[in-house]
Amino acid sequence: MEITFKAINDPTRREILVFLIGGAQNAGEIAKQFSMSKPSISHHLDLLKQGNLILAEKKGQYIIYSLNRSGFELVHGWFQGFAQYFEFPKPKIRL
Amino acid sequence: MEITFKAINDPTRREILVFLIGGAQNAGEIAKQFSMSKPSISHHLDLLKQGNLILAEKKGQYIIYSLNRSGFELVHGWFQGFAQYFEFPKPKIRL
DNA sequence: TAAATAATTAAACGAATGTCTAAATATTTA
DNA sequence: TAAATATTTAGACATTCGTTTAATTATTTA
Repeated sequence: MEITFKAINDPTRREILVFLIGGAQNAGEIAKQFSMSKPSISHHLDLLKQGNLILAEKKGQYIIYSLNRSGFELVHGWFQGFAQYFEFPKPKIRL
Repeated sequence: MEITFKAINDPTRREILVFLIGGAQNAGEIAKQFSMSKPSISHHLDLLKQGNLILAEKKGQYIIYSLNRSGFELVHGWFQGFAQYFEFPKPKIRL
């Protein structure tokens, strides 16, 4: 919980998550998107992984990162209480 | 955006938000819930207000705090992209 | 108007965070 | 096996963050 919220607190990490919506990518490709050193990105990836927001899979000398449902479910669940309080609109029919 | 995510990053502030689901409360009543000095709580309330997660209304010598829809909508909107990616389940019928 | 109550603002300080460069590890290729 | 490539780990450092106590502001009550 705590670590997951901490992970989405940083703007760079949120950008990484949005970037990964487009599909899984290796660490180098992710780092290219940012004007920041590779070790910094590596550290951000580690925190996102700790928060269960991304998965890491080693493929040869590369590490492929992809979005992890479980961290998002956790945060989503926390927000449910407020969504009910505010009665956020929902689609009439399940898509 | 940035300030709103920062606001929900702290566990005490998240607890304050959950507490306010039960209804609006003045600063003193909120502070009572926590083993922490009043100025600390006051500071947390300020950050939550900056993040548009709560509203403050002065009533005499009291200040009444309540949940503010707008901050929650912001975060909810950010999550929508991921909800679609993961296809989070939705109720079949609008309640 | 003086005292009491509610709450914030100010100042200080240790802990946590994000970034960098340099070094280390692992894997592939020549 | 040596060099190149991909990535992480380690160490250092400035900045931000959360907390406290003391002081200040605003409002109510005796």
